[in-house]
Amino acid sequence: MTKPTIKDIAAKSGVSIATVSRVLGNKTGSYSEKTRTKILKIAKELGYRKNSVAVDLVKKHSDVIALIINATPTNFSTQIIDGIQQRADELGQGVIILYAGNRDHALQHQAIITALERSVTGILLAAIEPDEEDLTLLKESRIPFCFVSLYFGTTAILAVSSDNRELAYQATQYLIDRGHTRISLAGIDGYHTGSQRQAGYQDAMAANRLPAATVLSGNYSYEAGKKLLQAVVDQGSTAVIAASDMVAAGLLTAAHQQGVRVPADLSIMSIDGTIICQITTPALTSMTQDFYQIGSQSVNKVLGQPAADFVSVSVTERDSVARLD
Amino acid sequence: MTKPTIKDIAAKSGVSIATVSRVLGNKTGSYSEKTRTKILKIAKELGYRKNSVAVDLVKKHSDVIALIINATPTNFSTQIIDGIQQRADELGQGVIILYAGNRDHALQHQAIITALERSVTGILLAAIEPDEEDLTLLKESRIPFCFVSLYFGTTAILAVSSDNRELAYQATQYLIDRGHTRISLAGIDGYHTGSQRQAGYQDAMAANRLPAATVLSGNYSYEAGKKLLQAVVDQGSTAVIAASDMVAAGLLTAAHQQGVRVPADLSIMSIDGTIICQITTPALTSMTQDFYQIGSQSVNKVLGQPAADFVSVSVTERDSVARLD
DNA sequence: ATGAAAGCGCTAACAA
DNA sequence: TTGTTAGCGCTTTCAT
Repeated sequence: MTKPTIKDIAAKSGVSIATVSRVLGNKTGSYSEKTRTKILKIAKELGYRKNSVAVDLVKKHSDVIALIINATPTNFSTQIIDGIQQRADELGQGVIILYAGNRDHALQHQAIITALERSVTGILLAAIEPDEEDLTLLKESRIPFCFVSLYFGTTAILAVSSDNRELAYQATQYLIDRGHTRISLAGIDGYHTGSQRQAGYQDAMAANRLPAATVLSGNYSYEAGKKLLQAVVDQGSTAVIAASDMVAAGLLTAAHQQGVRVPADLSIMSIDGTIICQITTPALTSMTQDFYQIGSQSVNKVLGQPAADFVSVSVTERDSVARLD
Repeated sequence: MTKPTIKDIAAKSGVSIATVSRVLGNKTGSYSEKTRTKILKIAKELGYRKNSVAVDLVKKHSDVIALIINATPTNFSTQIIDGIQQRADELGQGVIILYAGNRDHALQHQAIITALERSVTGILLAAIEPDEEDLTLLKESRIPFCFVSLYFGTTAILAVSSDNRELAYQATQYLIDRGHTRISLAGIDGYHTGSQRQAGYQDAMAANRLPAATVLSGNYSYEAGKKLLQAVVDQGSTAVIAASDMVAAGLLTAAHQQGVRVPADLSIMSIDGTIICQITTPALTSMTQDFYQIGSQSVNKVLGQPAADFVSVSVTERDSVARLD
């Protein structure tokens, strides 16, 4: 037997499909209690299930927001997703997640197109650095989109994130306040987030009349961290700001292997503050981002509700930063 | 201006919508090169984008598979998703991910319904323990579904996973081969995966004429691990098998805090083998699962292609297990 | 190679 | 309160 439709229900209950549609769609007041009961009963008997595709077509819109993510942010994506899902639910929207691989541009592009073709209410892009083509595609669609955990330096493009410049500034100042003067920054790339953090770091150093070290670039990964420890040591720093928890973890692993004691020989300040910080030995002191808030605010924003541009960060003291006196 | 449709293209190019549809759908041989060029040009000018919702409605099916995940498997989900995405792509299927929260039954149920209503090609459920209602729902739909990283002990329900009994057996035997006789098992629950692992552990102990300890149950999380260390110590064990990398990490943190040396005082054998194992100090020896394979095989299976039921595991030696001599 | 027309499953006027 | 009807944007016979 084929999947039952409202037509089948209508036939079996002797009413028109319009009436069935009304009952199933809860158009209160437009049907009698008697027909309602009858229709619901028959629908259940038949194992009826609404065809959302047909509904979306006629309504010309979905009550679904699309979230595009990539592999990189493994650690924090759960919190972002939680925030998004929760808030979307409150606002009566479903969420479908589209996976863009490991910063794979083809997949990323494909994901955007998929979202566009499905007439979603809005598109959220988590930790995605779009290329020009993607951005044009997005702008030309009539669908609102919002970047999550990424800020373009302009309010022309909707986005919700931590204030990366401020975040890095605070991290640097925190280290300086504890007596560090030679501080490295490791693991960031040259895109928006990376260059904002670089600016914050450099500004803080300058404000304290300290020389900024050459930024050690990387892709926010564990491997990048491992690879960069030597460079940090070579810079003669007593402290390093890691671009992410994963970079911090990599730095730490390499430090263990090379006999560099943390924090006695080298202090590490991580950025993100996910559970990774608790797992390592020593636990990692971090600039902690509020990913849940970032997620839920971005839903507000993409749906046109009042929302914050920046979500506040805070330092979480653990055991990877030493006081130099 | 409203979103352009094939009707607009047809009007502007002086052909019928049928022809436009043929060109856009690549129905080779059913149109002349000349019209093709013209239509493509106009489509581009208009910024035309196909309405997949309409296509799905008329074709009555989606070329999309739905993947339902929950928050728990944060660490390994990326690999599973990679495997799924990759294989689905090869088979011409898109993937949409539906998030079921943290083992949130309402959300889980909702996710299944969403998938069902969108006439997807197949449904994949990653590390989801369904309740009776969910299972009935799934069975009554005509949509193929497959559990990922979960095995029911029967081939009646499609599933791809590691052989959990065998995995736990090997973990136990590995420890026994290194001289351990008092071994704990910590962090599993009583559902399918948990009880299969428990059986493997108990069988291995019995086969070696060793007494199995009472299983220390938990929910596979970092917190569970932290909480269970004391119990492991109380059991007087020299080794513990952790239900997951996160449990192992929790055990390790608590061990550090309580002055229990790993592996000198206590050996830890983890299950999963994700990057978490490399991050901790000492690095965690693990039973490593091939999550990528689990993902890609599950796509094969749900699409009716030949596929494995079980994907092989292997032990990855790191630094958390001591040899007792 | 192209067009006319039917219809996918549903909602939303408009009538009655 | 209910039925009739006209689509939503597209694909697919069936003609031509």
